Amino acid sequence: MTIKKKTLNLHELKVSCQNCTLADLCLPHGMRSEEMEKLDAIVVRQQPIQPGQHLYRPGDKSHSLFALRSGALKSYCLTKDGEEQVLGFTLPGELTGMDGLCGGSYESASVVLETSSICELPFNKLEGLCHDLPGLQRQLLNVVGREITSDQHMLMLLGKRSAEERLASFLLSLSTRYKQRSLSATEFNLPMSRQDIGNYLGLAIETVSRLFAQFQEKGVLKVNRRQISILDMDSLKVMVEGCVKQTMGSAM
Amino acid sequence: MTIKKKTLNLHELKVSCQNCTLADLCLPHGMRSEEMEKLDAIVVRQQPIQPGQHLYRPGDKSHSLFALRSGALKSYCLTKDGEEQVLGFTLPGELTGMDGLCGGSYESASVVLETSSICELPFNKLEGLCHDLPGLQRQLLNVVGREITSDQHMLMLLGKRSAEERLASFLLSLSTRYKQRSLSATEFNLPMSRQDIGNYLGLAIETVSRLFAQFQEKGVLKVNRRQISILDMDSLKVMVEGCVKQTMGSAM
DNA sequence: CGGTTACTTGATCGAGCTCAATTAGTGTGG
DNA sequence: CCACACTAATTGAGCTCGATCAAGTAACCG
Repeated sequence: MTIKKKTLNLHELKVSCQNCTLADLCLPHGMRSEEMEKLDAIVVRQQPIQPGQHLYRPGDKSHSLFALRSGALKSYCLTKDGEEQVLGFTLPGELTGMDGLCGGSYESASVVLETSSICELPFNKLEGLCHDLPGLQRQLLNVVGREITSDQHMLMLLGKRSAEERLASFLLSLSTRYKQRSLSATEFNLPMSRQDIGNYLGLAIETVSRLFAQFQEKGVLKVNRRQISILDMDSLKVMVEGCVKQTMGSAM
Repeated sequence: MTIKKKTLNLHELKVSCQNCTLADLCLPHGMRSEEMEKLDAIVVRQQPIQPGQHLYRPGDKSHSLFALRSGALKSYCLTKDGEEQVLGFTLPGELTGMDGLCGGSYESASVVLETSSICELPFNKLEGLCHDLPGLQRQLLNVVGREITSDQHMLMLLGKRSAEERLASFLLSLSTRYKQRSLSATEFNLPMSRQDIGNYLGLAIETVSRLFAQFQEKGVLKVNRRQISILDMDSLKVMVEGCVKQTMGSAM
């Protein structure tokens, strides 16, 4: 990564944007070192957060975007009859909280699935900084645009695709995103339950389970609870044939 | 094409942001008059565009957002197997083209359904102007955030809701949006075909047709081809029970 | 251990898709 | 003005995919 300049500051060394290994996935992507420093100055870093904790809930006053450094998040909203609708998952290097950009409050909730380290980016400071750094402004719009594109892919998936295609697409998306953060594209642990996957993909939990079994029978996957090995990537790609251009962005 | 301001130009007077009746739906919402003037200066206004014409297609280099002054637009993308997936509809006062904010090219297409008047907002000029007008920057993020929120409502709809709920929700959304632009909330013409509605809602065209018939039998609607009268708004609202907070935003 | 939660597997059922035929608009040209 | 073609929309009949209901199994944890 970029080498930091200025005076050494040992205990901050590992949590600055400049040397964050995820910088090229996150907002600082394409920013110059001195720009990153300024961004760095407005980022609020908290202690790691435990599973089950919420970053925000629907109706909370919205004040920040959140960048995930490690762990995994789930976005969801509630229907009036109390059902949960999963909207997406956030992996390291991705941002969440964009639905708070409109209307002053969040419409969705964000909950921690695996112990997570978060960088908080307050809207007001971000706005001010965009004023000084055209690169940041462009990058912010870029990230937000990616979110929109990603949501549109999901609309396509839910509107047109069979259960098999949905799960294949989901797995490919995870694979791609893990690869981007320099993890294995073929071996990974699902941070979410079958329940969450089904809810997200518009399928019953039983259907998800049956599909995993079916994929395994075909030799496409090796599945053990949440441990996934993709044995035949090409088969997966054939299944999503013409559906998902694998850019599925920030909060998938 | 481009309208110059500067010296008075009487016949252009009526197409400035300052006196556009849609200003409070569109980007200028909440902007001061002198701010609007600056925005006005970067807006490209074209001749009305005819049905079937495209504003952009997938893969086109993206350079602008588009604000709709009158008419109606459809956003869609194509699957590799050539199928069309409708992503949303744009009504007057709403913006389209936000998926072009990421990656330098559009991922979707925008096609004119009814003869339309368009205001084009070039990204580069918009960016520059955001630098000068914090209000515009906030409003731009606001509009983009609304788009994300709106997409998330659709994800909920497609993931969880029955055919009946989907169509009811769709009609309520149209009603709300027509009302916002000071048109009748109960009597309007659908700018899109049954095909488009079905595609958008993830339903077969026959299902849409049957539902219209069913709604009519129940006395909820009066339907004549594309002419809709909502007779019993409350029934529609009961059908979507707990699903759609009626904020369905820019490109629905 | 016993209890709880997460997941799997089996059997049945129904909402909505598909296929097919019909009807109603919308031109177009003689 | 009417005949013809063409498209959009409606209506009917049967079938399928995935939901639902139900039971069983495996991991986790006090």
